[in-house]
Amino acid sequence: MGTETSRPKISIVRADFAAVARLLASPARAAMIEALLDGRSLSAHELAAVGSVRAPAASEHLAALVRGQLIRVRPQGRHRLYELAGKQVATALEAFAQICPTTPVSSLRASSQAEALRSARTCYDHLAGRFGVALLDAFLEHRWLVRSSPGYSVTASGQRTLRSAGVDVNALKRQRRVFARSCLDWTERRPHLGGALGAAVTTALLDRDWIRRRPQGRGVVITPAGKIGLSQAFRIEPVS
Amino acid sequence: MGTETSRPKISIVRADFAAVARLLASPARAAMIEALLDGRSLSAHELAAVGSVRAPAASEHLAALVRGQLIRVRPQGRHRLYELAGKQVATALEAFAQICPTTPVSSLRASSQAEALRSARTCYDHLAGRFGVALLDAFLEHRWLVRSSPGYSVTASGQRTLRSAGVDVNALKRQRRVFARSCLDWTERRPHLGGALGAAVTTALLDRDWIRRRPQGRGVVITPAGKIGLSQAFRIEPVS
DNA sequence: GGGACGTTTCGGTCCCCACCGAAATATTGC
DNA sequence: GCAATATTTCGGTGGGGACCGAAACGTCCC
Repeated sequence: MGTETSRPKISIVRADFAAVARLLASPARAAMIEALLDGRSLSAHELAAVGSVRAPAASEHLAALVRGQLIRVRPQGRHRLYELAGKQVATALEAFAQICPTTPVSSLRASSQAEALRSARTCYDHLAGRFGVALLDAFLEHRWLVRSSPGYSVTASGQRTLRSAGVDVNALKRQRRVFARSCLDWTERRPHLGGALGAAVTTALLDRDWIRRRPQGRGVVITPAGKIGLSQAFRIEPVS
Repeated sequence: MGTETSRPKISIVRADFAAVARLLASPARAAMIEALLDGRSLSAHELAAVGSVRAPAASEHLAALVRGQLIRVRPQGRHRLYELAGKQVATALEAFAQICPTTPVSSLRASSQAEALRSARTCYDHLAGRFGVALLDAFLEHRWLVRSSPGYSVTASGQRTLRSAGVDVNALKRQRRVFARSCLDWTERRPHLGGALGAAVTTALLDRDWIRRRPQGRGVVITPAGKIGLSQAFRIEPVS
């Protein structure tokens, strides 16, 4: 370590919190990026609606977010689809959300829409709502997961169950991200499954077409095939 | 899961990114909170200097940060000492920093000051500079730590070595925080030790008075006792 | 008590930025 | 080519907030 050989001149740097924070400080931009947190790609038109602004304002907001490396754009025909610049952005913002206050969303007048959300939806990139809670309940009840110090850890039988559903637990453990964490469900007030495992299960269920995203919003529906598959794989009866 | 008993009315909430982001969006406030990230308590007077503003502006900034629950205040005589509101704030901002660009700091004209920082300093709550890098080098060289998927994991001999230095590895593993991560050193361009272990080692060395914080800034000095202790405990020769 | 110092409140100025409408540019489908 | 739609650029307006100096309030120490 005492190697005092010729070293390039000192350059001390510091993280520029303010630059990125300024990007999130606008309600319109915050809403846009929050809508992208679960990994979807949305057009400028859709994101304008998300941010409650007109197209011109949305265009400038999106350009700023791209400049700040938080999102990237993928032109597709006359649309331009925006998505998160990388998984690290989602991870960092998920952590950031831990110190953010929560505000009630009162814009769900239609109770059928609220009910659909409450039944099953995504929370960033994992499953929430009654379905998400039920899933975690099943995992714990069958001892596929057990409480561990940061979140949960998977048992041998859990690993087999997950493998049969197309989830490679060992690959997940190699991720930097917290393996399996508890995430408090806002409608159910009980925990659902987050972290790398929560995201992987969601991806696997989407891949098998056991669940599908509703066209807009965060709602999720369970397909007829899903009802059968879920009851066989995880021994749960999906909620109505 | 099918327990459809009488449930209170639905309340859907969402994280308000914008509210907290607005607090970090001002360069003055960002600098202030960054200065508090390593756990120190600083007075309003000192934080005004950190943020390069006069006392009135600093006072308003600090009031806003307190209102936003990012910091808390502890009156002490005619001073008011400000500190982070909790460890979760430090953890969340450490993650947030991962997606922030880094800007060079050119205000270190006095090369002796720059040299001191380059020698040993804290990076948030763990050790950096030549000393921090040397520490990680020693841990890897003696195989007390080995590369693992998220960061590093400790070996049996490493655990013994750390215990003799006053660090309880098992207690650290129970923390939610990433156990031991690699953090790129800005002056050395090589990794030093971050995460829960990095913080715990720093605390242990401060407790034994092997290192001391310089009165201002992030610099750290190694005490005479530290030179002896460090060479015995970790088999490293501290940098000049 | 009185001076010194740390901190906050108040009043006022200035600038940045978020927004819009109108118009320009790009792409699709007929 | 032409109409329709998606997106961006431009010019201009308005509001919020970041800052300062002056002054008020609190605390310490002689």
